[in-house]
Parts: sequence; C-alpha cells; structure tokens
Amino acid sequence: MSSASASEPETGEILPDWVRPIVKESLSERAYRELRVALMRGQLRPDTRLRLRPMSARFGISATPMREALLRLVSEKALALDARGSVVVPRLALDQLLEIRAIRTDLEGRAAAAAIASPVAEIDALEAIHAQIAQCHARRDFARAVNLNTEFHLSLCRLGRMPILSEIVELLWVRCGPILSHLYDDGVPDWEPHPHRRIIDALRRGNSDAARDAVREDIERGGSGLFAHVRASPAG
Amino acid sequence: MSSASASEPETGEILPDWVRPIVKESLSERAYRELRVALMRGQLRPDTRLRLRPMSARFGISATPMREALLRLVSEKALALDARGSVVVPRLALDQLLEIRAIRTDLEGRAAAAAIASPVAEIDALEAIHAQIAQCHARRDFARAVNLNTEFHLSLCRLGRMPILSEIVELLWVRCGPILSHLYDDGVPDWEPHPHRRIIDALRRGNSDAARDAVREDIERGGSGLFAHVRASPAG
DNA sequence: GTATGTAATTTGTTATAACAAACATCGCGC
DNA sequence: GCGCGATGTTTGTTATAACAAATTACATAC
Repeated sequence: MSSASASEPETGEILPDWVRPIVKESLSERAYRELRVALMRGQLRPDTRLRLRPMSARFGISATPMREALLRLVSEKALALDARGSVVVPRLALDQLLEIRAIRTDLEGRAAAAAIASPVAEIDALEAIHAQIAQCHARRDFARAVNLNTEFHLSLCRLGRMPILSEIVELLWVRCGPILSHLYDDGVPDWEPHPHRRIIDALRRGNSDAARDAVREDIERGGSGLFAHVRASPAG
Repeated sequence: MSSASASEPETGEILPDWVRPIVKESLSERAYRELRVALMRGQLRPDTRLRLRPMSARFGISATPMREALLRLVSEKALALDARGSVVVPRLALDQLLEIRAIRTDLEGRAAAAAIASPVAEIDALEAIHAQIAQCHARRDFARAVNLNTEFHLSLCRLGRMPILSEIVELLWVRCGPILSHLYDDGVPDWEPHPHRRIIDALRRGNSDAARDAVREDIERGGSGLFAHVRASPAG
C-alpha cells in the first residue's frame, strides 16, 4: 500500500509513519471483512448455507450486524439468496466465469497499461510476490500459490492508481474465490517463461501496450484450469 | 427486457406472457430500489444527509430495514458515510469522473461489440429511445433527455447479453446520478449526426468494431459537460 | 454581544423480542 | 415398511428498546 498521509488531515506536524488514524469499525464491518477474505481465499465452498443465527453465534455478535454483513456480500453478488431467503455461497456458472474473464481482460489490461508510471520500488514488490509464487510451485504448495496469484493481480491493479477500477476487479476476484480453490486440486501448470515475468518486464521497460498484452495472455491462460469445475448452465 | 421464461421453473404447460413469478420483496429491498432510482435520476443532490430515523419515517418502515437499504447503497459507493457515520450523497471528484469514463469506455465498448448479434426488434427499441431523446432536445426538455440517455446506454449494455458487465456499468451510472442533473443546467449540445445514430447503424450493419468505436466517441463527448460541475480534489 | 457550561435532543449502533413461514422430528395407523 | 399428520424447532424479517456519542438549544456569566 502507499502512504496514507495524502488523505490525512493536516496536523501541521510531521508524525511517525506508524501513527495511523484509528478507524472505528462496527461489528457489522468486521464480520463483513472477515467473511470477504474467507471467500477470496477459497475457504467457503459453493452451496454452503450461512444461516443467520448460527453465524452470529460464531462471530459472537447479535443478528442485526450479522445480517448487515451477509446482505452486503449478497448485494456484491459474492453471496446469494436461495428460494428460502437463506444466504448461500453461489455456484459460478461457465457463462459467468467466461464473462468475468472478459471483463478482467479489459480492466486489468487497462490497469497494467496505467501502471507503467509506477516507481521501481513498487514494481520490485510485485516481482517479489511472483518470486514467492515460483517458490510455492517448486515445493508444490499450490494452495498458497493460488492465493499469491490473486494478490499479484490485485497489487498490479493498484499500481494503475485507478481506485474504482481496482475495487471492481477485486469484486470479481471475490466472486471467483469459491472455485479458485479447485485450481490446485489437479496441480497448476507451470509456464516457462511465466506470463507474470512478461508483465514485470513490460512495466520496467515502460511499454504500456506490452504490459496490457501480457496481462491479457496471463488471464486467458490462467483461468482455463477452472472450466472443468464449473457447470454449463447457470442456476436451478 | 427479454422473456423471463428462460429461467422459470418448468411447468409443463405454456403460460401466458403476463404470468410472472411473484417476487416477494422485503421492506429493505423496496427502500433500496426506490433510493437507487432516485439517485440514478439525479433527484438527490450531493452532500444531502440521509439520516436514519427521518428516512425510516418517510418510508413508513422501522430503522432496521431502512439501515440495511442505506448501508447497501453505501457498500456500492452510491452513497457514503461521513465522519459521524451519517449517510450522505457523495460528491464526485474529477479523478473519479475521469476514471469512470475510462472504465465505461472499456465495458460499454465491449457490450456494444457483443450487441451486434441482437435481434432487429431490440435494435429498433434502442432506436426508439434515441428518437425520444431527439424529441426532448427539440422541445428543450433536457431533464428528460438526460434520463433517457442513461436508459439508452443501459439498454445498449443489456443487448450485449453480459449480465455481470451490465450490472457493473449500471453501478457506475448510479454513482454519476447526483451530478448528471447538472448536465441540463446549461443546456446540452446537440451533435449532428448524433453518436447514437452511428451506434445504431453499426449494430444494424453487424460491424462490431464500428459499434465499439461509436460508443467510445459518445462517451468521450457526452461526459465533457460534467467537468465544470466537479471538484478537482477528492474529499475533505 | 460573546463565551461557556449544562440540559435536552438526535444521532448511529447493537441487542432483543415477536411474528409467520418453512423445516424437521416423531409417532401413529395401516 | 410406508404414508401422514401433529408438533416443536429453526428460519428470515421486522419492530422496538437501550446505549453512548455527538449535536443542538438555551440559559447564565462576564
């Protein structure tokens, strides 16, 4: 992340970096965030029912904030409502997966093209993430590799400094979370040279077209492992 | 809209078109939808505070579902929370407006390219909307013209048959709603030939590249009237 | 008039209770 | 064993109350 001082109120004094504004977080928000990362990490399987009262008991909060957290994720389509009104982890259809891939092609491609102006330190950080991915592949820790891959893509998006775009892309990744865990069921193929390398090289060379193309190739290849784990028809 | 029968449960019998499944709508959802269209129509001005209890009184519901509706719009960034935790209509910054325009260029462009496969009847419907826009311009009813323009773009997106993409674009239009009303403060320029015409022609010819380019030109021209009504710096 | 302190109101947040509908359980009859 | 009905539980939904923090109103002092 970049320094938060840009949007901080002016105090007239230089404060140490670790002095951050204390964000008061409501119970509803905490539950929301915890559920969201669980989804993105693939820790919730499709068709899992998240019943209101058991959930609020697990979180140690009452039904009201729990419901708010669940409904918020429903409105992001990260969760869904079944016929009864119960919250369930949705099952992604093939159509939807293809559509998300197409949208990501556009948006992550644009973010990558915009990211060529990034300071070297941030590109280094991106490369460090990919280095970790390579390590995980070497020791066949596919679960961690998939999560790091998510982090790679979201970090790349943030480099583009388009907050609204980043937020949309993140939403798409959250929606894919529940099936991402399937990616390492069969093991993940290891390309040589990895598309991530081409992305990083393009960023360093400042070539926006190359960056966009590299991202698009990465997205096209990367998602294909998911198709086997997805139904052809939407819902029902 | 297209026929809903595709996702309906199989009854084994042919039902009349007007037989639609009764959707039970919670109070929270109704308040949410009403507020949402009010936003999209530009009926809520930036910086308006939407206090919880007065709002629930106006809607004739209790605080719980009202709060859910408001928080849902907050999570879509169609509304925002101020320092006190009150819900306010956000003020769009120039950065954000430019970013939204860029994203719309990608997404609406893709939708238009995908829409070339649409049946003629639906293209006709799109053209009918533009005809209404032209009429509104003639009688200088700019308020209605702006709302119809929104409808034109969202209808075009739906023609692309990419539901997730449509939903994202709709979100962006909701976020722009509160400043869209400013568009007709100064009157809206009338281009000849109007970019909408080029879009429709491209759809009829089945030329996806032309459709995409026409949409992009429309977006570039159309948004420029907003810049005067937007602040350069984000928030504070 | 201005400042200040206090009381009253209003704010967002959370917990709890009440309600109807859906679901599950169990027992009974055959 | 199988169907069926009564019953008890659990579900989502909504309203209400309690709480603290913030805001406003107002009276008092200077």
